[in-house]
Amino acid sequence: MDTTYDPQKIEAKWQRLWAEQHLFDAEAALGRKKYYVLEMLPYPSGDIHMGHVRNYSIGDALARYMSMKGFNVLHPIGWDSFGLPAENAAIKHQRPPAEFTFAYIDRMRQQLKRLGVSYDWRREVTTCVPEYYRWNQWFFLKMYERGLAYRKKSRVNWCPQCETVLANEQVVDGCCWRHEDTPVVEKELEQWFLKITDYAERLLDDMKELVRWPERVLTMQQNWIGKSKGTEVDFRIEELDLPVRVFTTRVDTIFGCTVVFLAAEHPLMDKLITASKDPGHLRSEVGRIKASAVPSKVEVNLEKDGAATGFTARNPYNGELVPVWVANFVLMGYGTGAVMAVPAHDERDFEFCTTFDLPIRTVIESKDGESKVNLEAAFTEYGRLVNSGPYTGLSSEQAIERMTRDAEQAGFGKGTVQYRIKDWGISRQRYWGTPIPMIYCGSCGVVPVPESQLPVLLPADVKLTGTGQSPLAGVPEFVDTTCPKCGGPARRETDTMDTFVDSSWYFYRYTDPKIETAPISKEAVNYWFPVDQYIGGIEHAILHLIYMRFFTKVMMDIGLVTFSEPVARLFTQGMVIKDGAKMSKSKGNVVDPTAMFEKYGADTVRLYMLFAAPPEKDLDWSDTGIEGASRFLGRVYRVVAKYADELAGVESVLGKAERRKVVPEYSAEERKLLRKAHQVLRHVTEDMEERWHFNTDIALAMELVNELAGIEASVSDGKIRPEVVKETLEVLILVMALFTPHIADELWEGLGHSGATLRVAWPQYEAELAIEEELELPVQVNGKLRARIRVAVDASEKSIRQLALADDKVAQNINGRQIVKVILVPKKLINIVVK
RNA sequence: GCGAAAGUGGCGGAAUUGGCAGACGCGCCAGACUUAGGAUCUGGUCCCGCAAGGGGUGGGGGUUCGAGUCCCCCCUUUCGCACCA
Repeated sequence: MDTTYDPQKIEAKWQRLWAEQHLFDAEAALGRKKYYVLEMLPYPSGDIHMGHVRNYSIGDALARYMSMKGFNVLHPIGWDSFGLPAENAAIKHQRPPAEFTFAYIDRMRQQLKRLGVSYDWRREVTTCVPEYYRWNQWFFLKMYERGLAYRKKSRVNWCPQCETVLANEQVVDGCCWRHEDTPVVEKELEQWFLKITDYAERLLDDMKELVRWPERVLTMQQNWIGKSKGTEVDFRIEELDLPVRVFTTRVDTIFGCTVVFLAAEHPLMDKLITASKDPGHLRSEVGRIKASAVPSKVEVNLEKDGAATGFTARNPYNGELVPVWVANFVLMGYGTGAVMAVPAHDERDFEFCTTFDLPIRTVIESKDGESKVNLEAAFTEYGRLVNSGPYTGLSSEQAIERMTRDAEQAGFGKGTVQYRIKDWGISRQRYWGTPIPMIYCGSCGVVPVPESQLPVLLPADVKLTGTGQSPLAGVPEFVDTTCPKCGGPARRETDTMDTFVDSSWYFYRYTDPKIETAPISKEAVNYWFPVDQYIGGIEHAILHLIYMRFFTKVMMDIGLVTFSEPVARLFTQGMVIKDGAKMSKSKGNVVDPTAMFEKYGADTVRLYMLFAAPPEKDLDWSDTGIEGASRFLGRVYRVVAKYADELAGVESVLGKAERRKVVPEYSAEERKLLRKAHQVLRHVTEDMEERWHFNTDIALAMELVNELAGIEASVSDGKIRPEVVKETLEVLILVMALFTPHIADELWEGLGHSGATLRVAWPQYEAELAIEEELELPVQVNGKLRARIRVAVDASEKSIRQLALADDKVAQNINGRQIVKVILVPKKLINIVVK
């Protein structure tokens, strides 16, 4: 064995051997327990970044552990390769996006191979090839058949930078998710939508299956879906005898309604303006309110504004007439675009009515009978109804139920459920995506492309402009086609699909990546699914992670899969930051992983990624920190190399039952070493099963190295048996194999083994060896630490007590006072309480 | 504004169930080896104090023999939601 650690040489050697041995190739094997480890597939931007390294180092540690535990592990990777960055680069350099994309994929694949992750590369999935995206089209057609894909003209979010439409999920704080400083504008466009709203209830309901998902993600999804139960009530515009429907979650407060608010865009508004006594004035007022209304939520805490329309509406519960106002804070996009205002019991209404001097009437008292409405605040809790005609005296809960029922019987309202989530707009006016497989025929209308004609190929050599028109519209060979129904001339849809469609089902494809007859093989999916562990960043909590759940439910409904949730367990890792900020080119704080591989080797980079912080927390990159990781691997290498020659021929006893016979009695020195080794093994085993605090696992491995370095005895002088040292080194190597596989395999070989550590069965720690024989027990007097005594692990309570009381320091602190009681926590401490 | 998570040495972090606070690493200090060291090895390193001793986990209170950990109030940071009727 070489005497110095040369990571470049070792890593190249083992990566070659692993590939030659097909070490990471996974095959479905019925009857063998499986484990599916999935990391979020990267977008091929050109180079991997530290976030990828962290993500894949975590996943690889788990995949390797599960393999060594005997599971049949599936650990795949692919490329989320459609999308805007490639198209923008293409425009800039006047080269086709495919060229960039495939070049970037090649480069990133090399970088991932350099990292040595245990992927089954035969299963690589690339979303931008027809063999993959044809199935996006197939899913789209299936959804169209079921009415889940539909076209409508609507106000959509438009990013002026991307020159395309964005889904609601892609708008963050009123700005584009890729251009955080670019406010989204609204445009009226014909768009294709997927009816995710049909699945809102199931997306909520099935969360009870997601017990191994982070609470945070579930809460975010819950808020995003935004279910609220309430009542729709028809008021009537008195002057025009027109109904205006409002939605409220608090129908119990309706006797306190003193005004009705309409959104400026409310469909009734035109009629009101026309019928108004002063149409010009009202029109300009509505215009003003519209202009001040939440344009794209860039302005937070918008000042409330409104104007009276001059009309009145009749409350169907008490027959009262209240004024109708237009108000800037009422959203047209939620509920009915009209609300009843109850200033006494709603903060917003209170604020508005106070400002505009509208009446405030209390109709709810707290349950102890006090009126809580005052000059400063509304009372918004549930309570007991007052001044509410026949409902007076009821609790809010009873009233909501009864009043809703009464409205239904009288025909002026009904109980209903509102959701915040909107249908998923998937049309993109860009080139580099999956063509939407639809055809427009002058006589037949909208006609789907027949399944047999899939894929609708994305044409090559398209002039890219990035001007907001779909580039495909300028390709006559693509656009001009014949109608599948009547055979007449027709035009193809020229928009492409949102790339989030691609990532909504890619992880199914890994289980049989080349199947040509269907998007997925049911057999393969049945064996490998669900994904046992998914690992990725929190930033996908409401985009990808909700779309993917939606897709699975649709797949279940069309009979492709038999379950409704694809991922059993989700882990969201922290970000890699530097100097307190997320690594980004614009901030100039990017650390390039490949430069680090060259300088330190992949094992060091992995080790540092796992050691610097627990995986769920943000990790602050430190240049000296990685030096430390590198130094440690050097120590590990040297401590093994030091013994390698004399131990290579020694029989290994780790994990073997006959060890007791081989070594009947260990010396104190030997016990010390084995104790530490098995304590480390116990800690790592328990940690890998649940907690995943790899930083502490590595810390323990470091302690083990310190222990090995500190042994006084040596094998050559016969004071310590070679098999004991060998066993200790083996534990060290196998633990390191999870985190730094290349050096581990090299050292494993150096110790006389052949083959990769991945094929070694994870050893069971031996509890007897891990036990301490003698403890240092802290002695407290009145809760303050005064001394430490050494006691045997099985010492009796009485003897511990005697020993503690005999201690000089303890006696001094008791100082003749009376002992009230003695608390002895076995193996922890002893506390003497005196007064 | 609402909701959640977090706050521990100079720094990253450890303390898994209420039981020795600061494991492990970085940095720093000293020493050894060395022509040399940004290699390696050894020792030290929470604060005050020469010491004995005392103090200490954002601040204040509480429960307990015992609190970083549990309870109450407050402060700060991060994240999510933010007129959703």
